[in-house]
Amino acid sequence: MENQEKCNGKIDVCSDHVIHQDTLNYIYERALNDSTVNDLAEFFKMFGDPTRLRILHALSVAEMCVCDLCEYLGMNQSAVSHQLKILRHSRLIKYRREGRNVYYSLDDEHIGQIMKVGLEHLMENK
Amino acid sequence: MENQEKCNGKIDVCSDHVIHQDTLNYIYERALNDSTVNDLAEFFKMFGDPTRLRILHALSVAEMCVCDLCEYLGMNQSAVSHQLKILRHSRLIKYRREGRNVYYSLDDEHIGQIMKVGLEHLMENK
DNA sequence: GGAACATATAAACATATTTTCATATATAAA
DNA sequence: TTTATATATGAAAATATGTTTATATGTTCC
Repeated sequence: MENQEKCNGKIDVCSDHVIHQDTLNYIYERALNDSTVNDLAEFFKMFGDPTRLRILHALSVAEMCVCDLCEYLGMNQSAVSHQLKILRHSRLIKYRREGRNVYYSLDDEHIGQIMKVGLEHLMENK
Repeated sequence: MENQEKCNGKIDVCSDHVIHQDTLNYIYERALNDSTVNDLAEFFKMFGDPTRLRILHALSVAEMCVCDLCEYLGMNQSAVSHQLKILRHSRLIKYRREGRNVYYSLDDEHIGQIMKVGLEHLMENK
């Protein structure tokens, strides 16, 4: 094999880029598969929008009906319902109807934990 | 005050929506402030894209140079550098130059923890 | 049944994000 | 100093996301 021993003394077999084949092999062995990566990204995406994050945080404090949430968020009902729908589809929240009102609450024990670790990160980085 | 005692027997003071004022007060007292919410959302947003998530996961396994990452991700160098820039600005990764290569690694101890909790969530929900 | 209220949703709109393309910068080697 | 290599970046293109507007659905009260 030609093209060996470049890139700071490590092995290289790539066509036009210098790479560390040993490191790559190591990473490939430990890589998450595509569907896991996509699902995980979708999960974290839920926490990546201020509106949804405020909803999740509020629901971690108490069960709330939609109009409570609209008032709390200062947003119109449609926008809130849209975000609730997204969170519902991600199975992060659940709901129950009581008369005309629909009450939302968390449906996942990891939500509090995730937000906690995130907040710890913020604290430690000023 | 008029408009009291509606909405399932709970107190209500809102102009045109029925709300639970007691719940709202409780939530308001515990609410995160705006800048915290925004910072936290920005932090989680980093984990909410498959490309960035794969980068973060790979770097949690080993330090890597940019061309390693391009090969691993199967993406062109520019796209990878753009994501690295975003992760750098969020202070999640750091880099060191060694000759022509730039080596990236994680710059935050919470990253592994966050991904771990996320993966636990996936496992427990099939 | 009809009116009023709470919530949901489709479609349009506005904005943000990611990737690509072209090019710039930095370092090393010749 | 010229050339090659590795990485970075601005701008455009492609795509995704969030909010608004208008309307539909489900429930209660009369």
